Amino acid sequence: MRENREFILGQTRQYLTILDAAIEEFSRLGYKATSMQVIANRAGIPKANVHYYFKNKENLYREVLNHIIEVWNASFDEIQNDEDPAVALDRMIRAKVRLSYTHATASRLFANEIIHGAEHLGEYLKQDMRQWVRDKSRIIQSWIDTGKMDPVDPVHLIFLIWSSTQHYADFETQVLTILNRAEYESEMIDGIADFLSQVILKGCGLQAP
Amino acid sequence: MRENREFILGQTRQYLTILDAAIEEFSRLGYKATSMQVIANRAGIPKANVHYYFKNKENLYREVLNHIIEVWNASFDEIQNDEDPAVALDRMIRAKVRLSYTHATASRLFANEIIHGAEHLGEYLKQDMRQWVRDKSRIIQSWIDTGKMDPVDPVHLIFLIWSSTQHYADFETQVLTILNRAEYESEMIDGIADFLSQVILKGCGLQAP
DNA sequence: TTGTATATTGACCAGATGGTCAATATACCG
DNA sequence: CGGTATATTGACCATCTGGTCAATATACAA
Repeated sequence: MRENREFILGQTRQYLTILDAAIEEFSRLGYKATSMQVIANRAGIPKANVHYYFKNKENLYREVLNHIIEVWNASFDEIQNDEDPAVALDRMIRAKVRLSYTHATASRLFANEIIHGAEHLGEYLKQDMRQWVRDKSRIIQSWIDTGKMDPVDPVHLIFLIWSSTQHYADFETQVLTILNRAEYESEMIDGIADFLSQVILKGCGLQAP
Repeated sequence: MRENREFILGQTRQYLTILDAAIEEFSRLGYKATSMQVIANRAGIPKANVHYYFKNKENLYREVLNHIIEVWNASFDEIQNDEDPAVALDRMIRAKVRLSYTHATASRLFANEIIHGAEHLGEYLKQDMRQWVRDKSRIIQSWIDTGKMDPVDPVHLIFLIWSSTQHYADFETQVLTILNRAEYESEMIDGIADFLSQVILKGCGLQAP
């Protein structure tokens, strides 16, 4: 294409169609078990056309990961040093529960990548994550130092929030089977957020906001 | 074979060699992405010999799942109705943290299976799980009814314990990256158990035993 | 309309995949 | 020893895999 008419946020329409199809398919079975053919089928185009936009499978997968991280970061809430810890953590928990609900496939794709050793995740991304945890930990530690909450390991607290919220996206099948439901409903999601916020905050010596 | 000398707990030595190799390999990349050839290589035998013991890949995978569940169930702690909830939940959390440490590959294999929709998990197994959760929930509910702990949803409490403990096995790569460690050490595992027990118990209005 | 850059497509390739089979080797029993 | 049930093995097959390529179609600028 030689004009901008076809561009949406800097990328072709077709490019994004393929990316969407790839996210969906990679999240089902992970990188290796997903074939370029099924991605092409889902996108409704011949396989050779996928290779026209993405030079190979590895490249497509990395672009998928990057694309997801952008969405992820955009919806990530920041917590501030001078905030009330109960308010900040409550908001953080609720944001992650909703993210697991609205972006469940992305969550599963990521979970898959990490379970299998995060071989395709760039080193710089891992460093980003490390830095993110370090920043939040420092804020939590400051709350502890000023006696606003119990002395709990901040890093493990972050892990606890991550794991308990993501569980509902990654293990959706198991959760729905046990709850005997066909799918999540919005009110259930609120109930989950209420439960996690209540237990985790009280567990840190905080009162629900 | 026509004698029992080769039998170990009703199964051939070779049979178990293959099963071990299969557990290891399936846990790396999941069902579809794992080839019979790499399983054979790990077992140190030709691929055709694997097919002599297991009629096909699907069959081998199911046997692997069953084998894991047996080990799993064997090391599963029961909680009793008349127990002190703090003692019982503390023991449950510690048992699961240790299990995630000693049987990390099994945990990952299972996580993988569930993330991908639990297509290979038999219906009866899902029912078993449902019943297990129902039983434990009833005990937790009785603790709540007798005022021994806060009124929290028992099922979500079980999910919280599952997710937070399993996280350290399934997302090992991520956890170790963030903690800047090469591998888990036994004392770290105890620290994790202490943290989770402390926060979750307090979060339910219980005092650490 | 025509020329040219961009897109689309089916045919094709080498290698890997799950699975089969007949030939051979091994172990045990009489 | 010889006979027979059990194991082991390499060769083989149809199908699928990621990836390439030349032929064609489309869009647009002049």
